Amino acid sequence: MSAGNTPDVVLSLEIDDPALADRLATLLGNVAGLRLAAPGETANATIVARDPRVMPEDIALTQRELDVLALMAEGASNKMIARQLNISVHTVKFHVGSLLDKLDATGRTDAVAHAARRGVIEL
Amino acid sequence: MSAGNTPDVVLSLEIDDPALADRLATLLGNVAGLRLAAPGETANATIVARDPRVMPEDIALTQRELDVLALMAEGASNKMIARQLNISVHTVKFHVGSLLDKLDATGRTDAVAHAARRGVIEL
DNA sequence: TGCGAAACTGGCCGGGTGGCCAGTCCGTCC
DNA sequence: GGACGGACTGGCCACCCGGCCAGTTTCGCA
Repeated sequence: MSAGNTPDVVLSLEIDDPALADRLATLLGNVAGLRLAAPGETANATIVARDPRVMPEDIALTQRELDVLALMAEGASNKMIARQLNISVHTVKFHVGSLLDKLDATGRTDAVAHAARRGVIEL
Repeated sequence: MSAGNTPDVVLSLEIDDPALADRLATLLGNVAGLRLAAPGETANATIVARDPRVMPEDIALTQRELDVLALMAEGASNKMIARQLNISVHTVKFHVGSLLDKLDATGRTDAVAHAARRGVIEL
């Protein structure tokens, strides 16, 4: 480490692509004032790169479906969502059904997880 | 391999702490084969750092609770979790109950969302 | 050796969830 | 005008979920 005052900035790598990860490790290994995290060490920052093949198309959701999805992510039940949006529970179920379909999910929990993964919603 | 070879690795910064962001920008600006992303440019990788003030306390979850939580985040039902872990549905409910309790959630969807927010699990 | 924590299991039950059927409005595009 | 998709609503029903009660074993720690 450097003998001066400020300690090195510690970076960790979370890269899907092995080639890119390798290149970055090599490039960053020679930078003074900067260090890659040792296994188990907590880093100051993390370098991330999601696999581009994972999110080619963004899902086309209607405004209403986005409304329902947002409330689902808050843990709201169909009844609560219905009250919030001033619609019937049946309509909520209808939208939830399309959501499960479009997001290829098996249930509301899976739907929220998928949506968060694809960046459709922020948690 | 120099003139018409591999282009620079493009990095973008998403750092809460201005001081750290500044330091990193300075350090990385002088590295050959590496470049910071221009505004709007798509980067090969992103350097992220969450604000440490955001997550002060980590929740104490048992190993079994983490097992159940991970499968919940995959959208698995209690029955599926039970099969995966070779335990009864009753035991799964038991762990889910503690999870809802510890994560201060109203249901499994809420629990997964809370856990993801607090960094307990990755989606 | 006793005591608590963790993991595990059972029964019971009210309410929630999701899938199926059906239908009505309203706006757009051909 | 006719077709179409989006939003909305209803009934019905099997299944799931979460909360309540109860119990067991196994482990480590005082």
